[in-house]
Amino acid sequence: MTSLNFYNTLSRSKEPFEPLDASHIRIYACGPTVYDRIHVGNARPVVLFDVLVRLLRHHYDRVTYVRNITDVDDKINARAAEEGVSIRALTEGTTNAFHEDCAALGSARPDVEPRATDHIDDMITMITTLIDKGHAYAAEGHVLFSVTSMADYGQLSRRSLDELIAGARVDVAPFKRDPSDFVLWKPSGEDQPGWDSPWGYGRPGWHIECSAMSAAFLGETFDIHAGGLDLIFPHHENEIAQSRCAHGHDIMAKTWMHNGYVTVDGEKMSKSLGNFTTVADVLADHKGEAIRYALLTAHYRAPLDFSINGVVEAKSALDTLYRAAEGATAAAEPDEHVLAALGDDLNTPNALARLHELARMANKGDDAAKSALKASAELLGLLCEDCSIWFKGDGGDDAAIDAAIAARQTAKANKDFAEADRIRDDLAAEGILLEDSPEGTIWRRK
RNA sequence: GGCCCAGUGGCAGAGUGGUUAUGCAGCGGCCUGCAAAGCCGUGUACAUCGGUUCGAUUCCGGUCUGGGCCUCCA
Repeated sequence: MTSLNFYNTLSRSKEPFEPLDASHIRIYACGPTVYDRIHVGNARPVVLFDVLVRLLRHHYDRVTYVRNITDVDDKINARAAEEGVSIRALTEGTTNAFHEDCAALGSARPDVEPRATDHIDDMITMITTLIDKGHAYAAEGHVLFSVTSMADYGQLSRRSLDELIAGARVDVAPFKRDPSDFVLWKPSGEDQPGWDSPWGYGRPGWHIECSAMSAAFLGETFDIHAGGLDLIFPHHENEIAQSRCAHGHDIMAKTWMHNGYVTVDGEKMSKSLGNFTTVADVLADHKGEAIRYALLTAHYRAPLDFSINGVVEAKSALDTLYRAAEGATAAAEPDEHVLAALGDDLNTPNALARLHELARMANKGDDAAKSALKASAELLGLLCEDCSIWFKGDGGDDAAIDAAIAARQTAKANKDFAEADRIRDDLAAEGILLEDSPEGTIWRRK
């Protein structure tokens, strides 16, 4: 079996993947806060970790993939108030939109997709445990995690408390014992979402939901925790603190994987900078699979500069692969080079390069390569559409096109090439491209 | 201020101590009525300055440039 090696942010090095329990692989990824449609930067981890899960499923019989939905957050409250809609309506509508975007990107739903508001009890239980163990304290309606109670706090982001204080750019709440202590629970006003708790009516802090839900579905320790680079600090650092201190283990997740940013002209795509493009915006003019391909062209830890031109190029590359794989039956096993590339810290650019090598072989008549191409592409979540649908689209009345092609055939038979070319040019003007072959003329949409 | 990452051919983007990445675009050829698709061929690319080495784009150090985290963020 091809070995798997992944870069672990905890050790800052590539490590062989050794499951805690090979009979059940457990992976958690941080999901969206549902107050707005996702942008291309948000789509990157959705696609990447979908490939990771596909790879893990290839290697192991049982894989459980959990990705949460954060539906309690102050940004949600603000957006709901701004739009004059209920919080419930906002979060449910945004969640549905998220699912649509994921489907368009060819990313399968995770096995479990818990919503934070369904696990408030778990969070309260965990917070109580942290207080009982001396890792947290209540103050003025808040509950705070005490970072100084944890000897090795900061191991993921490799920051010492001194460094954090030196770089602090925020005002420190007066009730904090240490400036780096972070909120587990905070009080809610009458007009804010809240739940009754031992510390009064309130709502959870940001980090506790992932600690509570990962434990609920994957156990106190699990194999892989994934997310974007920007979650390393403070989110993941604090998840680790909460989970390890509550459960008393040396680790929370064994391997921490973080994807690099999607950039725009070199700068991080982000909501706050305003330089983002939503997935829905791109989907208006481009295929979701082309976005997916574009997101896989760079190594997941490297920055990926997004441009529409990149999506257009991805479409061209996919056209080539679809043509080469047309009519193929997927081989039982993906190509070994593709498996090796993905097993080497999810090297999707190398995997795609191999796909193109297989396509070239297939075009030269190598049916084994053709079958391998199909099977390997599916491991990446590519070439999943029917070739005819990819090129022609589904639905619509194609009779006029067929009639035009027939008329052109007649013209060609009569050696009336001027008329034949006129028909072809007219179709091209409508985005219909013709290809003559010994088996007849086929068409596709540009 | 502290910590961290990156700089590859027209563009995108892997990788390697000495030999073809791959894709998109371009050019030449085959094929074609002409195209398209496909196939074949084609590009003296590795920011810069030193060092180590028989040999460095690949290792080490300096410089320049760009970016990130330290606050919400995938």
